Amino acid sequence: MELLEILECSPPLTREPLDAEQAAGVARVFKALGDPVRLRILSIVASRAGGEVCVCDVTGAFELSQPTISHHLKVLKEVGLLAAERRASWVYYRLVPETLGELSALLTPPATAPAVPQ
Amino acid sequence: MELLEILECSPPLTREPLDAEQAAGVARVFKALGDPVRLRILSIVASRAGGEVCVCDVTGAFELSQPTISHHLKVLKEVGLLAAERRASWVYYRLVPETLGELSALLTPPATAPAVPQ
DNA sequence: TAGTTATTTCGATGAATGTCTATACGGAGA
DNA sequence: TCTCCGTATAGACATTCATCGAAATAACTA
Repeated sequence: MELLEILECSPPLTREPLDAEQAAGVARVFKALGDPVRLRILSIVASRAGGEVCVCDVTGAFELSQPTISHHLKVLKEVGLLAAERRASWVYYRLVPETLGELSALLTPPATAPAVPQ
Repeated sequence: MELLEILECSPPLTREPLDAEQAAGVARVFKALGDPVRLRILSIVASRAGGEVCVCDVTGAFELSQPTISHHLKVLKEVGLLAAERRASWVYYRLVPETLGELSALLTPPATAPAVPQ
């Protein structure tokens, strides 16, 4: 079963308890977000105006080896948060907004939650 | 710096890249969500009508040792997703909706575009 | 005060993870 | 074809993590 499907049929946490299968799938995605480097990579890709970044752009933003960055990009791709496309020698990564949206919906707080002040 | 403060001053991933400190704080919370058992625990607490669950209620829902459940509850409490209160012999956990809301906002997809521009 | 129940902390262990170096792959051009 | 450049994979290593059983703490009851 695809991860995005699992996200789509998982109710918000505040609605009803997740079953074991749903929890396992959702946890894989959150685990991918549970690393500072991956979060920064994701935010770099997600906030890029054109929607795409080259691997070399990401590598330049960290003092980590190129294979390490490649590893993190792979993790983000495997859970459906990023998609990759090769053009000539360069590989471009872009955000998959649907996955991000499903995650956001999953964490929607209960309706009784107070609004953000100001 | 409190974790909730870090969440509050971290822009949505699609707005601008996170700095190292923000990423470190946010990653701690997502890492806590990156375990299937903790996700299920959180959904049990969050979806409970009364808003509170006793530890024994949670323990009964899993085939894990009671100390293991206690450990997961502690992790969720440390990142500000749950709060605990002791009354008599029992400890009751409840959701902290503000933290959940900040996370949800952080993952808000770009413009929640209803239609894809051709 | 002792005894019972609920929960947390402690110490250990096997598995998973982030990072590195070295190497392989894939495409472009000479 | 060969070589260069950008990227991915493989293997190794140290660290972190989930889980357990045992022991400690907290609070009620007799």
